[in-house]
Amino acid sequence: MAVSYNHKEVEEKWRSIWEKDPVNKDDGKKPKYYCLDMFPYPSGNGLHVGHWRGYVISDVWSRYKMLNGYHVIHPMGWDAFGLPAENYAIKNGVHPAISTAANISNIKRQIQDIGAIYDWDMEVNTTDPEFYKWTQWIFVKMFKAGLAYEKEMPINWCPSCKTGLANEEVVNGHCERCGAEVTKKNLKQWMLRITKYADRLLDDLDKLDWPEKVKKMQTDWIGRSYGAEVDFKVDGRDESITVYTTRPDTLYGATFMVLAPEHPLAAGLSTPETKEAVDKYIYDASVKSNVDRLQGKEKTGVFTGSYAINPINNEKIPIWLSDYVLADYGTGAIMCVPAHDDRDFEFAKKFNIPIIQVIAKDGVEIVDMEEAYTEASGTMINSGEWNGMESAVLKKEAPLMIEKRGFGKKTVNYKLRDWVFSRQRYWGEPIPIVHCPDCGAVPVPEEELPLLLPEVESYEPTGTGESPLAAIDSWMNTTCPCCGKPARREANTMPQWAGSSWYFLRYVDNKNTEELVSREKADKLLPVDMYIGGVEHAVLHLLYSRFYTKFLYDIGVVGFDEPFMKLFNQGMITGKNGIKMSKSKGNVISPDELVENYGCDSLRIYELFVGPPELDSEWDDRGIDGVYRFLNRFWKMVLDSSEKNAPETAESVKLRHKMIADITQRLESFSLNTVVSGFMEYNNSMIELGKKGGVDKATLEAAIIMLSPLAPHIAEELWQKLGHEGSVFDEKWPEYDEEAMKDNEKEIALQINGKTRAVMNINVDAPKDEVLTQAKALLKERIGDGRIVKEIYVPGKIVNIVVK
RNA sequence: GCAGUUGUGGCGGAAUUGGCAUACGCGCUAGACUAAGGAUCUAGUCCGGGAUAACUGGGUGCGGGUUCAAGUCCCGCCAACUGCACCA
Repeated sequence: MAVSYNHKEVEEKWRSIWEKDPVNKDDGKKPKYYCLDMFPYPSGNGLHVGHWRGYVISDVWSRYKMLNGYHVIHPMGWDAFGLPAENYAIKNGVHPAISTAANISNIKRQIQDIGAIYDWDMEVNTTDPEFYKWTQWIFVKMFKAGLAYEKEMPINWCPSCKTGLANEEVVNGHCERCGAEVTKKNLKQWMLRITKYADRLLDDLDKLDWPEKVKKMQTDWIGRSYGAEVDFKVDGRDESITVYTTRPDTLYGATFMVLAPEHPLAAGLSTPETKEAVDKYIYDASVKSNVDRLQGKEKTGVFTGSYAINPINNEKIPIWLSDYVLADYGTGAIMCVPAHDDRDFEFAKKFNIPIIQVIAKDGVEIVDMEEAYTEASGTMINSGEWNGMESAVLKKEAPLMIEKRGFGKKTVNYKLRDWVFSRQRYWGEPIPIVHCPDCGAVPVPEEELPLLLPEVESYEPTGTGESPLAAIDSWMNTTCPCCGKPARREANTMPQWAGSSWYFLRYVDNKNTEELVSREKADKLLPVDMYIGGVEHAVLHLLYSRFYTKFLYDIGVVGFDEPFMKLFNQGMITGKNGIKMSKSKGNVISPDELVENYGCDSLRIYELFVGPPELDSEWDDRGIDGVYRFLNRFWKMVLDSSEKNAPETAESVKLRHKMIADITQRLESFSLNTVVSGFMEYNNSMIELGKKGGVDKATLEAAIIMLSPLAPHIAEELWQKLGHEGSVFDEKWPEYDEEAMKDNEKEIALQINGKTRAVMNINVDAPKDEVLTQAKALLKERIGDGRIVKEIYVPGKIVNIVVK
């Protein structure tokens, strides 16, 4: 009888063997496969079982690819700039570099517990000056390319984090990180011109094998729309207002115009009679927070007293102000067609503004409109020379018609805004810019990078919009790289996204002091073939990385313009009742104890077994007993059969081929939870076979090789126990033969009127008549004197007799 | 409000193209081994009726439909989760 399985002994043994002799070797001949994890922020809380899941999935996939003959690139690193370390520093006076280093060493130990094939020679750390030198270098290159620019404007400001935020970091008016309500603050900011890449970022999504959900989120975020800008003259003045519309076909139906309260012309449009009301409305809007403004269900507004001239028909239409028009989208002003837009309709109803229908469905004009007709299908009416046209056709043609007539032009609009790139915090990459009174903003010369983050006495953000760096005169005062005169450094730092936007490029050449990455290595080892991580970065990190990659492609650093060919979002592991694991909820489950009690292999398999990898799963510790038992039974089965030296039998060969086919298919389709259940089923079958005499060696070997990506330690140990010298990971993924797995006998169901009444063994090649005759004989009593209306036989599957 | 995802036993979840619903595992019940069992092994476990059986009725969120046959396809709802949310 085999000795039982001691997970500790086995895992420690192989861990130390792999350390000396890693299993993932590059012989220079194999094709590469780059399987990347979203690198972690080294938090002081350590990892929980949810973090493990993604890393297990990526390791299983990496090892599977390895067994299929690939040289797998599977690196790990640290996204280590960011607020928690800085907040910890503020509270405890410990330099973020010190607490970060401590956290990294703890998390690294936890990650090593996973037993993954990470190549630690490739490790990167975004806070390492040798790394952020290149983060700064990219910024300088962007500056030189005109993609980084300074602008003073009201930006999103988190009063709790005391820093400005990018649009992507504001979720429903709240800070993505801390949840505080975001306010506006007027600040001079560094911006990245991501909007210049809007079309490419949108169009290139087609190239990517990504979840549709993420593609859609990016598509919506970029928010491209086609339409026209139309100029309306202000009646009696020498001014005109340009509006943006996607529905220039409805121009004849424009009965009023609305400007955002922040529109530069807004205040000036008031008349002596309306001035007071207009000023008050503008003031009220300015003090409303984003959240309040979005929550206003009923539309508000004020008439300015001025009129505009609709250029298509010279009608005078009133100009209103309302906060339902956004200042920073389009031109901040709209023409309003209440008959064909819900919001305009609501507004017109409330303020008794005329409604003119210009599109008629089936040519019928509605007498008393009760709601706007928003579809672009129907015939034009009340539209002068456009009458009778199809609105769908006109919608496409109108922009050019307007352009030809000289009162507007065809345009494209985006929701995407430029990226607010300055942070008023300490623990980030200093923006490598010097402000010279004469030369303006001058980049730090590339050969002087990295520009080191200096020591400070206080990490506390000032809250005034300056970073703590601004207080360090010795660092701030410098000379202009251009003219040599005294100058001041830029005090702001970069957002945490800066380093994570390109880190995956650095792994493959992390010791290069001359280049971000050598073009040779980039061409050979990049881009990423499979990227695995949570869905929370759908429009943040994943959008920024694509932007950076496209820029680096444009300046010739890399030869590809999309970083991640395939993306997989693993579901979240939650605590009981689907509650997100968090320290404050006290429902965090650490992997450490489970590894101790059940072993790494058991936890790895359980992480897969909890549910479909793409869906969220509730964690229940108890289930891990099941996989632990499975591994023990597998262990015993292999050793028992191996002792018996069982010969191949028809049954065991068939089982082998079926098992290989089944497991391979499930792995290929990324159905990792059913890979595990499949192993359990085949293991049960093998145990049954074992009772009859044993499982042949080739079948055992196939099972061990296939189990090795999931449970690498136990697989290596069993592989060795079967008498092999080398590592199981030097083997090839087993192949199957369709012929060898064919059953010639099969049990099929016999149904009467679709209900199963009996089962019967048939020869799969038996002719239909024979099967039906047999089936009817078996069902004779049940059919009785019923009349048989129809007889169905689906070969090898089912017999159904329809009886009346 | 719009879009997407999900809904199957006490629980986590299986179910290529429509073809025996509930595989696999947890939990539970009974038994074996044992000084002991939170170890291991064996048997059972969708719900109801039937004495344990044979047998029988129902059953995949709800209501319809297509089909010899529906968890799966079609139409209409409901609920939960996620994303977007006055983007003109």
